[in-house]
Amino acid sequence: MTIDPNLLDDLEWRGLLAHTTDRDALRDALSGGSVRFYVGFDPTAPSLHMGNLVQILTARRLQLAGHTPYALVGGATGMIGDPKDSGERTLNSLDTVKEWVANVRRQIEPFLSFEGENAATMVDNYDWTASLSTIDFLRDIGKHFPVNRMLARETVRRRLESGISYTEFSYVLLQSMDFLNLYRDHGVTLQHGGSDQWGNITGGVELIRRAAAGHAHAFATPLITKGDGTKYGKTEGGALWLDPQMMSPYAFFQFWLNVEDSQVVEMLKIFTFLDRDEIEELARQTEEKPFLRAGQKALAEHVTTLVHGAEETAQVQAAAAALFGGGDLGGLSPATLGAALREAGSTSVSGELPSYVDLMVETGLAKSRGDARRTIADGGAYLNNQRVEDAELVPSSSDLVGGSWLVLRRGKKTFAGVEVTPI
RNA sequence: GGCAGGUUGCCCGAGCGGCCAAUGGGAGCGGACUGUAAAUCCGCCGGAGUAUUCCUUCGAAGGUUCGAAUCCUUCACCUGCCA
Repeated sequence: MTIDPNLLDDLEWRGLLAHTTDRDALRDALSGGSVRFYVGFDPTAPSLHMGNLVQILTARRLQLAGHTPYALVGGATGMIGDPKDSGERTLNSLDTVKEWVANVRRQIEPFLSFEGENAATMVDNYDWTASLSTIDFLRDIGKHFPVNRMLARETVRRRLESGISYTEFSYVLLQSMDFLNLYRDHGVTLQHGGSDQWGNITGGVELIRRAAAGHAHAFATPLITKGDGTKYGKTEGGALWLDPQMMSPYAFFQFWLNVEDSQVVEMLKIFTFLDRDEIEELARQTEEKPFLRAGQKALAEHVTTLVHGAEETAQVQAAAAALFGGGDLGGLSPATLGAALREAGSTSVSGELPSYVDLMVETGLAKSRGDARRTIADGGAYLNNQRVEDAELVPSSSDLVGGSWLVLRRGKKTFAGVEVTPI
């Protein structure tokens, strides 16, 4: 396996290095041979999301450059929960965590190679944490953590006002112990993660120094924020999930396609494997002809392909092209229309057609009948690309497009299909 | 254990016996303008209803009152101070 000597420069150019330990030492290590590195994922939800994707892709970049990944799932740390600003977490049951651990593993696996000289390894910190006795933990690990230093950590400090349990306060010890264990048992000398994890990451570097007199490296990627600095990932309905059950590939694709101009280059660097020349060309096009949205299109295509595969991406693109193609839905073939609407989200009804208001609720376009009625009053409801003026509208069979479809739309870009089947 | 303060809609945060479905901000949704972009402006933003209206909400359960998010009691949780 050859080692890519430009890895660190590439990461830097992509804006992936928000923090690093000694940069020169890190550079030396990365050019000296295949470095064993690790990145951890806590099962705090049924699926991984955009923030995790940054780490997965970063790990992949490192592996492609010749280094050896250890992907850690937090079967143990997921039982505890790291402190977050919004307050104390609710503990999840062991069964829930186990289920989520399995999901996490499944979602990470496609992104790394588990074969060859620098094959990836999957580890679970439950394996070395569950059986650890309290006394050993306090003597061997706790002794290396001065509480005054722990209190000074940013995440903890922000929580001192609102309160923080001993459980979450102790989280950093567990994550640090992970690094120490991987260092001892597997020769892992590098950890990366999101910048919100920096405190936990450096905790591990320090522990390795104190407890094993070893030298380890680390870097953190920046938090992805919107143009106005607010947190990303919280789109309508919650985070940007990788699980197609939780977020359809269509919605996933649309998210990337709708990235604002000021963010698109940054996103291309972080979320695609396009090289520098290609991204700079897209940046130029975005600058000169923003209305063509070349950057967004490339971004959506590449990221959706990475996560959901080329075949799904092609279908989703075709769906978007059909729905956004123009006003005349009647010109589409029934097969194309049906496929597009199934991607965008659809329900089916048989027999007598419900009112438009009920259909909006049923397809999820509106939260309640009142919401649906309001949307119509606001002028944001469409049937087959025709604005709906009458809140009492009941579609008839003459409204069917492509033989059996009603195309509902809320606002400019939220579509839903209703497939009407005969009784 | 004692004392003080707190728990309000998705989030933050007013309200402190009737004028409260509850000020304001943020988020979200829709419209106008555009490029399925940003910014800006306008409207909406508990549920049902065309609607005068009705129903369910202000930590939980009781109570006082013609009437409570607002007063009282008990409980739970949180914060601070003192032990």
